[in-house]
Amino acid sequence: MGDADDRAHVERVLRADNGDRHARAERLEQGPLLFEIEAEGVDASHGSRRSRPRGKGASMASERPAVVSIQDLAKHVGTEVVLQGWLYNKRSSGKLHFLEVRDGSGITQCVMAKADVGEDVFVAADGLQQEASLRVSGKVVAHPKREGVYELQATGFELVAAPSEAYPITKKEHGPDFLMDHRHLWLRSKRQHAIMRVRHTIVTAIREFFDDRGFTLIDAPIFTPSACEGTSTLFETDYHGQPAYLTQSGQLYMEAAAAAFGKAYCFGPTFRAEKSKTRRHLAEFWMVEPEVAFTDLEGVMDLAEDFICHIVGRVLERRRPELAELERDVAALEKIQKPFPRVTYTDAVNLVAEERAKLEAASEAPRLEWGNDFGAEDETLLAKRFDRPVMVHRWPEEVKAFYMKRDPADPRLALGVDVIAPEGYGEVIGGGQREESLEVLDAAIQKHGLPMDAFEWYRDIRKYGGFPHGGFGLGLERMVSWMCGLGHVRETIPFPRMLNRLSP
RNA sequence: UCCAGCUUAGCUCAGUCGGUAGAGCAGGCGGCUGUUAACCGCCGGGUCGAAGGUUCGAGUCCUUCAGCUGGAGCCA
Repeated sequence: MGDADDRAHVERVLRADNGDRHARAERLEQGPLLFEIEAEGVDASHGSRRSRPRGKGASMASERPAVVSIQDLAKHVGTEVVLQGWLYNKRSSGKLHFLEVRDGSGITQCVMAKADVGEDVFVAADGLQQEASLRVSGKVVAHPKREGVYELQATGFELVAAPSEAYPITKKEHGPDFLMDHRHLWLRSKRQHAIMRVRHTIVTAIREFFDDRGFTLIDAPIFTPSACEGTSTLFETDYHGQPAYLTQSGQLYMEAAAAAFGKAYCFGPTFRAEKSKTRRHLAEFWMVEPEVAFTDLEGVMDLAEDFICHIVGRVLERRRPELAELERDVAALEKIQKPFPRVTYTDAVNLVAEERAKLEAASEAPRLEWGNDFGAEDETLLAKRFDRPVMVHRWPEEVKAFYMKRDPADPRLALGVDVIAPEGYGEVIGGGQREESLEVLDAAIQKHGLPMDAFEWYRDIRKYGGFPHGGFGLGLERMVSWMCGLGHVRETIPFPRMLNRLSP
């Protein structure tokens, strides 16, 4: 091997750091570890244009370069800093390396000139592989070609650890299955990074919204003794000898919480065992479910509208760079303003029929008849009519859960509402007003063939001071998918659980 | 569960009419002082998803199975 010397050098630098963990920690506190390079007999500052001397004895602790985050580079222009991170990509010419380094806060380019760092350091840097962990020191300067972009003029580096084999995710394209098998590594890439940060901001916005409006966080249990709604397929587990199911909704518990706290919400994982294989489904997803005492369907719709506007506003306010990275059409998100159109289910069925008539090619999807739930295509056709979410309310009671309140004006209808996002992102919210009469509720439980004894505690909510109330559930991943403009929800959760995927 | 498509190098993919395997990236070596999936030259790398069948001959045609992807249903 012709590069044996290079490798030996790199490993020496590495060993010099690993020799003593205590010494290492101490040096870490003091500042950068460029001394290893010098200890090898190479002066990393040789030929440097920097005027400030870096003598070991002379420099005070405060003069040593500070470790900074890449996102804060702009605050340190003109000063010597140290970056700690991983090599994202490397481009090189004979006497100049461009090391793209990511540190979790961002990615920046470290320009290393042979004349600045000397032969040995330059050759060692040439041997760096993708995802090598390292510390790079250098002066923060403005990018010569890009406005508002900063880069590092490298003066030295320390290899923390070299990859033991080639990084599997290369610069070229990969298929979804390969990437999902390497999800733990895929999260390091720019695109996934942007999505996770949008998700984080949405989660923060959700908590902010409810916390600022007097809601109390009351988390629902994950193990439940029976199906909450009696519709979905649930994951069954063995709970000390008796069957238990992973929750499909915290809603019934939130009704109890609303009676205790007035306004409550839960926010946690939810599980569905249906064998769904579409771009909108996960076996494990996160749902936020607010429930409000003394409100009605109109109040639920007002809340949902304000809620979505708040989330969209926060994403636009805080995640512009991430949306740009994802090439999201921001103009479509900026149109998401109150008021949202509110159409009854009956009107919506007619609108879908109108849209379908406009289609040139006959669709294979079954035609939507009054009394049926919307299919995915129906939702998209309806959403096409509007540039903001559309709220479809007053559904046929047969397609809604047993706890929905009947419309006093038309007993065929339930006071439920679905919020359908624009651009084909489908249902992001489902909710409505709940039945408060014990008598009507009992009849509904019986009609749906549900075991009465499993709902004794739930019936108590009506027994002891029944009250008008309502709420809704929002699927976090569908919201993230919509905000990011993604084609599939699997990228919206760090480690997706799907029909054919349980790992990593 | 049903319908459709895909499966060839570590990765992404070509592979014509059935005639015995190709490119780019990644890896290795060399070159290049402002690169942006950098670029240029060279090198190594294959049980063509599995089994069976048709044929002188199968990556290519047929059957079955498996895996993956998308869609339907169900839902957030």
